Amino acid sequence: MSFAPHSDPSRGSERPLPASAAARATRERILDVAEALFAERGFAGASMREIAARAGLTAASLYNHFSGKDALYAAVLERGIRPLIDLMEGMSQKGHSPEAVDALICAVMHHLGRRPHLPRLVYHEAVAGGAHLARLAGQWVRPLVERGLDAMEHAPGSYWDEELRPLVISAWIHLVVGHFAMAPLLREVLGRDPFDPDMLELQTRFLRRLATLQQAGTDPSHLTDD
Amino acid sequence: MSFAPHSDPSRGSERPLPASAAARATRERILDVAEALFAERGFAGASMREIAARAGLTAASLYNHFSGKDALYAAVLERGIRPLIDLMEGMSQKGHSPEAVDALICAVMHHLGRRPHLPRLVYHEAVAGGAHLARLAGQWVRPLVERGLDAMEHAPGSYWDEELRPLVISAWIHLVVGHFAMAPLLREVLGRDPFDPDMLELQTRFLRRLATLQQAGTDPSHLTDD
Amino acid sequence: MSFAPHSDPSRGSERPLPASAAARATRERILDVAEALFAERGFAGASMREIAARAGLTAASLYNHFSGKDALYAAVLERGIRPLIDLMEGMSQKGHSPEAVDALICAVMHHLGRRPHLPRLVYHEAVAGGAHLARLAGQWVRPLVERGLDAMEHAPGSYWDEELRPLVISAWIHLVVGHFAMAPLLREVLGRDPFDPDMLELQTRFLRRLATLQQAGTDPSHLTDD
Amino acid sequence: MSFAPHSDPSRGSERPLPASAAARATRERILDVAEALFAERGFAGASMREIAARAGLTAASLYNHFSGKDALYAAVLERGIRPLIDLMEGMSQKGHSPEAVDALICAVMHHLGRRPHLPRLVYHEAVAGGAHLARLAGQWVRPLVERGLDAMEHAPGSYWDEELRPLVISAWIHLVVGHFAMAPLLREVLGRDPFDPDMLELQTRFLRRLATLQQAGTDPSHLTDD
DNA sequence: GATGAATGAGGATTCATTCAT
DNA sequence: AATGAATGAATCCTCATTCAT
Repeated sequence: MSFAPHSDPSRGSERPLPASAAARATRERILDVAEALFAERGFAGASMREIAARAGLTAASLYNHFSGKDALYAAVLERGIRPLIDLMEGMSQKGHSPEAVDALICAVMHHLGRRPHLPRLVYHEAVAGGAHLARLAGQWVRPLVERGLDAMEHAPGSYWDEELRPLVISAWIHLVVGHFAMAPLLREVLGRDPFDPDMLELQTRFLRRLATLQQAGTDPSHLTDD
Repeated sequence: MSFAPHSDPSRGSERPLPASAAARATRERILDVAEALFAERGFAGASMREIAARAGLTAASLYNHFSGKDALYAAVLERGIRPLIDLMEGMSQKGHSPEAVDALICAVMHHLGRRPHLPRLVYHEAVAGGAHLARLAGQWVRPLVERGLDAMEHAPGSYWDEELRPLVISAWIHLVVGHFAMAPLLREVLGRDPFDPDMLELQTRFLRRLATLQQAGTDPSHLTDD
Repeated sequence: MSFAPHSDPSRGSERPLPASAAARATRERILDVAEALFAERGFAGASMREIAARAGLTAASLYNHFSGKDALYAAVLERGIRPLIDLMEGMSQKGHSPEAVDALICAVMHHLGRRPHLPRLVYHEAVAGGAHLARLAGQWVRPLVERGLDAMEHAPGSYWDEELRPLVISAWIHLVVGHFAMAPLLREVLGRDPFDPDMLELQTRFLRRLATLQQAGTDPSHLTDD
Repeated sequence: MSFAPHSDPSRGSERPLPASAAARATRERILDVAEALFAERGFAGASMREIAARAGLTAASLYNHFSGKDALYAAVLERGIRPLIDLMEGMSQKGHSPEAVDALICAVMHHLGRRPHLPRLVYHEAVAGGAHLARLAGQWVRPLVERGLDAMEHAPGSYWDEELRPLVISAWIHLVVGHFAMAPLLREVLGRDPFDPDMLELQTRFLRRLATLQQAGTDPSHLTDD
């Protein structure tokens, strides 16, 4: 039930001090179970008591690490999304060549596949329009959109009209994140788990081919796969 | 295009006889506000009290119309999705010609645009993997997927490998439903409301062109819009 | 443990509608026990649970009658102090003759003797400087002070300098209300209960004599200051 | 005639050895803020955490100085009241002449004016009838009452019947301590702070004149009762 | 069909307190 | 002497639900 911490202690925005190693471990454990439960039930549906229980604590103890439910939720979001932001920032320096786009798709898919709860978390927030949506949008999604628009603008001869481009970006988000966020539904309908390495590889292939197809729209002379 | 009680008396799952007209009206009012609130806050976040209040009632009165929160939620889901099922069933008799697909896209977009809360409702359920997901998947999504696979199979020369096809269908769902479900996020990021007639028309245009593009993948000789 | 309701239904500021007789009775019962407990422990020390238990209810049921702890406290204060305000307003029309003052003392003492918790309630609030103090001061104490100053001003030849007069009023409040509010201390020290009819009569006698003494000061033939 | 324990080192109730100077300073700091907070909110309303915070400590650290909340409260009470006890004992050796009474009033007023929280503390305890009331009454108030009764008895021709005398003493307490204890209310009603030097001087003048007036009653030439 | 009153369960959070560090 | 982490009990309050009216 607990996924790899992936913590980046050099960036601890909440508790700057190193604290004890045990305390940091507890904190990560809380964040792990909270991420899972928030993803499963949404903010309102997840209870501090159950988060605590799953982390092997009492509800009261949570308050030694986070000042409240909201702060815990924010920390979960922060920890989950930060790597994506970093990913994108690193990417923006590598230009928008087809290879770079291809690499970005692979990297994002890989990251999301490793943190299975994050997409659902984001979707819960996105669908509900909760209090943290603004920050989520501003810090993560908007930069991504702008980068994407930039890339399309600088592409030699884009297939898409300028007014359609935002929707293209939006579509890419739906496709990339949605695949994981809707995992419960897809499991039910397709009978296969989107997190299965097979499915993961398949979806990656699908997305890359889609990217190819899109670029082919400009010059559709060479449609090849892998 | 008519949403009212679906005129199928043999299916009344909740209350056998609709009783008085006033009662039916109250019931619809409850369903309306419940749909909105469930979409906004998810199942756990929506309270019977607030639903009742928005419907001009007391919480106790809700129980004269629905046996409990779960039943109310089920009824909301049922009422919202039924027309989509009907839509698809009607469609299946018209073949899978590009024109038919085009018409389906238009029809679905139109329906979802009219019932703004439904997609978020579905997404909440899909992301959370709640108790009603199985029925939702079985009655609505699976038929849709099968129909889609069927169509792709019978297409002259499909661009997509057989193993990718389920993902293509899944992608279409992400694109079509996601546009509305993620409305809060899109509003935040794009600064425009997905339900605006302009945006609605734009997204429809985008999807149709995508369909064209996909088919063009087979024979990409004629990429035209509208 | 429960004292006479003394409720004045013609003035119900909280629940204008008559409600059921049983409901009104419950409400009064809650107010009775809340008055006692707030007096005993102060606002912070009294718990909703215990108030409910003493009233034969569950804590949740309290919220059917009062919107929260604050509202309950306010209602207790209102119900207890309203008669005093009325008393004073009635008094103000009878002039400030020694007989009137004498009657006022008797009436106030009688009322406070009947509602033994009220003075402690007021003292808790006055000493703590709580949120309701402003209203308490404005509605009850300030009018009383102004009436008193008025009376002293119109007295033929007052013994007290103008600047001392507010302190005289303040002193009267200390004496009248304090006798009851400090009941626990007095019981401990004097070994007698301030609410004993004997003590009550004694204190009344003391106060009346004090009033006489004060008015006798009007003829300051042999009084010196400093 | 001596009640107080008083300078009996064998009774060191809290901490046998004051330990380091720094520790003693911390202890005093804690007592200071605790006195203020207990006065402001009463025993139940004051939290260890906030006391600690105001003292620049963590709640856990309080337990290095006091064994618990009760002990802390007791220590605050003890520290505040001890000087009053001493004051009174010193007084008892100077007889009951009008000058002595006058000096006592001045001394007590001066002390209370210097320790603004003490009266409210005492009133909270007196009104609530808490666990420490007995000691407070026995050590401080009862001696005072007995001294007062003694004085009145030995006065040449007292104006007050024997049965009224306890109430006279009680009244004096109300007047002297109440002026400070009810500071929040008086501020609200009179618009002036009882601790202002002006007000302090005024109240002292008022009390001394009252004492004069009372002694003047000794010659009851024109005073009638009932 | 609507409602006010009642309730048990549970919500988040704070409490005083302990203990290893 | 100070503290961070942990906790059981208690805080106020909301929840969905029932039932007599």
